[in-house]
Amino acid sequence: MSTSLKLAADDDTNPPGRRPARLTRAEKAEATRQRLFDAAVQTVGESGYAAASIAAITARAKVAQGTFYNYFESRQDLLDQLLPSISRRLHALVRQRVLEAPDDAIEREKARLSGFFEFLEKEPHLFKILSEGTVQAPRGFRMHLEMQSASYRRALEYERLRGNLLIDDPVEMDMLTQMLISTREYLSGRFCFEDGQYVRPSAGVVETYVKLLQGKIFK
Amino acid sequence: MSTSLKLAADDDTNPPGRRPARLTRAEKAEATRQRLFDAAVQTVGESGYAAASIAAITARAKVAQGTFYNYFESRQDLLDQLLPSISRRLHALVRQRVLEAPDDAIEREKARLSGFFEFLEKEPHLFKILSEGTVQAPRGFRMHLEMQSASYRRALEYERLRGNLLIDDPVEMDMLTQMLISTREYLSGRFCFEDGQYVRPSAGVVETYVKLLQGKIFK
Amino acid sequence: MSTSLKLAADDDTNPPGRRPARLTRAEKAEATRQRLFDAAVQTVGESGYAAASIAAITARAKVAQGTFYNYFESRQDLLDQLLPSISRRLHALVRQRVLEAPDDAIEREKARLSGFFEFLEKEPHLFKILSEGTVQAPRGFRMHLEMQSASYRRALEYERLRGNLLIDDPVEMDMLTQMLISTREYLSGRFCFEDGQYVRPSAGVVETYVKLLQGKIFK
Amino acid sequence: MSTSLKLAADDDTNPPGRRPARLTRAEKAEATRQRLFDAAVQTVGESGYAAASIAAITARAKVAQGTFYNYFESRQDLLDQLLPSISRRLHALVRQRVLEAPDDAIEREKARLSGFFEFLEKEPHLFKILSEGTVQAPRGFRMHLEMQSASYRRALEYERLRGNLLIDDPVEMDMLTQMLISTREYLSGRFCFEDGQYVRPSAGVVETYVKLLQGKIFK
DNA sequence: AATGAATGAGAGTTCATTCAT
DNA sequence: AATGAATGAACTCTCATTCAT
Repeated sequence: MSTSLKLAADDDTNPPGRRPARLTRAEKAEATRQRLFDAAVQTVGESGYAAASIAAITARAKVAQGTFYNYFESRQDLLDQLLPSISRRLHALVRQRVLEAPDDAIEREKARLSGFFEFLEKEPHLFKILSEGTVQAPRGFRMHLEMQSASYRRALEYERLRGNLLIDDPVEMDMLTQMLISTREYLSGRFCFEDGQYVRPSAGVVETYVKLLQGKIFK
Repeated sequence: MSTSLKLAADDDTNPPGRRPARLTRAEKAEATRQRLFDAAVQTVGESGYAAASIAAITARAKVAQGTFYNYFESRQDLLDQLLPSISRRLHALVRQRVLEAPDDAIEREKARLSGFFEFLEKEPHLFKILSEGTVQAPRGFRMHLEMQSASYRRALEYERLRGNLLIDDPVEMDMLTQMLISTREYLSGRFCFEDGQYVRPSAGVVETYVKLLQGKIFK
Repeated sequence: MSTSLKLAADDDTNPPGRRPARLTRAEKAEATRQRLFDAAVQTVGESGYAAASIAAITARAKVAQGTFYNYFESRQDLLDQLLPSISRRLHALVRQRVLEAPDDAIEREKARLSGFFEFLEKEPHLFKILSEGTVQAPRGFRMHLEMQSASYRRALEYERLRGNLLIDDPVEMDMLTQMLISTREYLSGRFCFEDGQYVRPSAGVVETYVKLLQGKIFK
Repeated sequence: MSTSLKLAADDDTNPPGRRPARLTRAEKAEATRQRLFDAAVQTVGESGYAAASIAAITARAKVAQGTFYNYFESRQDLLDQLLPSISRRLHALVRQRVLEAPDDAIEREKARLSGFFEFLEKEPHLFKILSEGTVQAPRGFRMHLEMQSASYRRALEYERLRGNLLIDDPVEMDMLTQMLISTREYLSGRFCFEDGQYVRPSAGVVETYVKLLQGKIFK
């Protein structure tokens, strides 16, 4: 009986000193859950939500169809957990890259964009899961959006407090957040994929992005 | 029968002086086609592509299920016609607003964004049809993207030739096009809808958009 | 209003001295009927009965679907006319070849088999129309069988009266008729077609057939 | 799930000493599969392939329509299994009758024909399943043909090796095989059924068949 | 005589979910 | 906890036939 939309644990930190051969009942259960989860990620990432039928997921996870419902309330329940789970990993990576960046607002913004690209390279599933998510996993998509917005908004707030922005109004801050997020996503869709295969975008993409931010476009 | 992806005629201009009660066979057929098309627009707009089953569409259009296939090759054929049809109307409106705008690059860009908002007010269906389109009507979505990109790109080219842009490189022009389109779309998703209902966005949205373009945000 | 199973006229003898440009109403009608009939023969012969939908037939005949029902009571009505029509042409050819054969029972029997093969070469449609006919056009198939049996039976009767057969009993005559017809048909299916294409069977086929008839097989 | 064209098990041998009321899951499944298979045989045998819709079959087997697809890949998959399954039972019976026959080539050939008639009496479905099979279950029909031809051919080879045939050439052997099979089938169609009901053919049929084989017909 | 739009029943198939084992 | 057979509603699509024009 999983609570709906409880996020799948994606840290695999194991208590040390455990005998690897013997799994407790709870551990075995968790492993099964994770297999189902991963099977869903793979399937959606490769072939889209429509292909992620219970039959396909359970076959991939090598469990019976009925087993699925020991771990997820419904197909939708699982699908809606996909994005939030990925979202957190994405957030962690971008945060890392921002911390490593030179102490400069523009550099940090560049890190946010290229961090996103980097994540996409490691997990190209994200894009498909994301792009169909609006429709196929609306709850999960909304959660992802909220997490991402909150996180990006916090980042911009940080810049504002340090005097790196020319705007001040909360509504304007909101808008800027949306703009940057949307731009980042569209840029990735446009420049990171060719025929469904990930390709590393040219450095020029990030540079032009910066130009836009710096007002070096419209006179 | 129907050529795939042939766009539905959306002009209803009637030859004047005709008795409205008597319709020729061709006119009746066209009316039926239009009823099916409109039923699909309504249904997708209100409840998404998934809800737009043949049964739902034909019931709404008050024709038998089989009739559908006198006008469209398949369900997908119709769904893929939705976006291009709307796209053309959107383009026409925005073009009109741009022509009416004061002769100034920024004013024209403002007209493009607010024209988009205005269209959304009249046809709030667009947003849902658009946002699910990537997945549910890929051919139509691609056509829409191409039409929209070409049109926006032409507009920016116009500005460039008149010396209103600071960039020159074709690739940068392409990127700018994508950025503005994507931003416009995401902004509308964020500021034009609340609980699925259209709400007129505050004037501040357009103003902040302009600020972003003018580089009045990042120091 | 065609009477069911009325055979399509397949003689095209035209009264001489007719102005070719002006067709009487009846002639035009007959031409339309023939176009429909031919379209059906072609379609069934090429792609089987299942492919011979009213839509396919009328499209091929270049008339509207509704027109079909001015000439045939139903789809089945037409399909059931196909075999008898072909059957008569087949009978005419075989009869001709038998008349031309040397005056000898075995020679005439050889003529019946090779005449069948010859017809198949000119109208390979026959085989498909025939082989599916049992199921798809049972009435027409039965008529064809009866015509063919009667005709073959008459031929054998002719041989019997001239003292060329060793049997006498009517039931045995019936059985012999069935055996020869069935053998002829199976032989054609086995030796006249390869991958759906007609191939002229080797002379050995007819020779072995004769051997069988002459009791040169079982000791 | 089900491998295509896997033959349905038609032995019902049960491990003895099992309580009949308690069926294991696997046994229940096999029973369901058999019910579906039998329902198809009945339906096709009585009313032809066209009548054997999924709805009809599942209704007769008293299972839900979806259950069908737990056991067969498609409707066609099942239909193509019908003939091979029957074919094997037919082959077994004929083989038995041939073994019981007096040691004489003609007697064995008589056993082949009358064994066929006997089978038809027990399973009159065969004829309809067979006669429509060419069109409606081509794969199954081909398999049946191959099994039957191989078996008959082997029987004739046996006779040839024992010096009971006057022919020697492999091609002639092939032709003879085809002729005997086809004759047997057509004879059964002509003499075993009246108005769709099985009737035992008179002994004269077999006798005349023998006469034909012995060349006691054409002078 | 010809048209072709409309009909609607019925086809095969998929699939999330349930539940007895 | 795991199984997997059973369910049945819902889906898209086809097609012979009708009938107003």
